[in-house]
Amino acid sequence: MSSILKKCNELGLKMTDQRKVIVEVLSNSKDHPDVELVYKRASEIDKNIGIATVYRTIRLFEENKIIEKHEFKDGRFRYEEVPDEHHDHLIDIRNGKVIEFQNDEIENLQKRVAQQLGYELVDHRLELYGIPIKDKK
Amino acid sequence: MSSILKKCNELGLKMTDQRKVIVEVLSNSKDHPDVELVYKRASEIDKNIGIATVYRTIRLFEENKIIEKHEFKDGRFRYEEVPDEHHDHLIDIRNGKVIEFQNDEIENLQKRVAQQLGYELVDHRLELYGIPIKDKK
DNA sequence: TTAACTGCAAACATTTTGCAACCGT
DNA sequence: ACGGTTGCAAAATGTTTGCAGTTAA
Repeated sequence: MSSILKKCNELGLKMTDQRKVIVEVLSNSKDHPDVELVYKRASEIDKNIGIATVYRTIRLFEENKIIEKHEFKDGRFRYEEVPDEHHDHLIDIRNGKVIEFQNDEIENLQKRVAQQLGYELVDHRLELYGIPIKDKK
Repeated sequence: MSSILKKCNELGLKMTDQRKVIVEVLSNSKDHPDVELVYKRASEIDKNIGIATVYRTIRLFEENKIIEKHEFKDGRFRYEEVPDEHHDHLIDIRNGKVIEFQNDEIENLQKRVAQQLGYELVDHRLELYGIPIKDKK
């Protein structure tokens, strides 16, 4: 059973056919799809899903911390399952491919910087944008 | 003369009255305003500026790297003059206030992380979200 | 002079909402 | 049974565009 579905059950969400389909799509999408793409993939499974339902469901999942919203510099809002382990993103600017990474040193530095400014760090966003070294001119 | 205006001249942009007003607003805004707010402030100076002109001018400035677009987690796109020295942002989640900071250690770490993943870092985005320590319950 | 710019309104794109029908619990 | 959910279409947002008139260089 998918991790998303598990969280839905824990929250006692009513699991309609449409929601099950959207859960399936999100669980199987490793590419941080946007709403339009989730809608497209869901429609392939169930012709009758409405875009409003996709918007409502994604919002619901986001509010319940089941999925995370990202806005990389391509303008669209994209989503991914909330991971067990926190990670940040490196985006390949040639093709939009997203690579996930973790770095404790950076995490700790961020916490320290916030403290120095008089703040307690409650959230952060770190995105790196790069081009593959081998392609470098 | 404002730094924005200087860049406009260097680029040979035609400086209409409307653009001058928008330049003035952007130069005097230290709070990362969104389009709507720039429009509001510009309207206070010149009643007749259209919102379309504000959109067009902001896009023009952004394309010419005169201003930078940010999307903090409040959903709106906000703008600031391109700074001489690079900095990142800490956002006070109680009130949306933005604090700018610099940290070379983090910058270098980012470069190194990208390299380890096989990428040359060409851009990045780092935002910290926090609450003031003294307000902490 | 004239190519670029402007205001306006219409067009567009994206997201939300009202509502009657429907369905999971 | 019934309160939450759905699809649809309409509305609301946010942004862009076509056009005729205007303006900086």
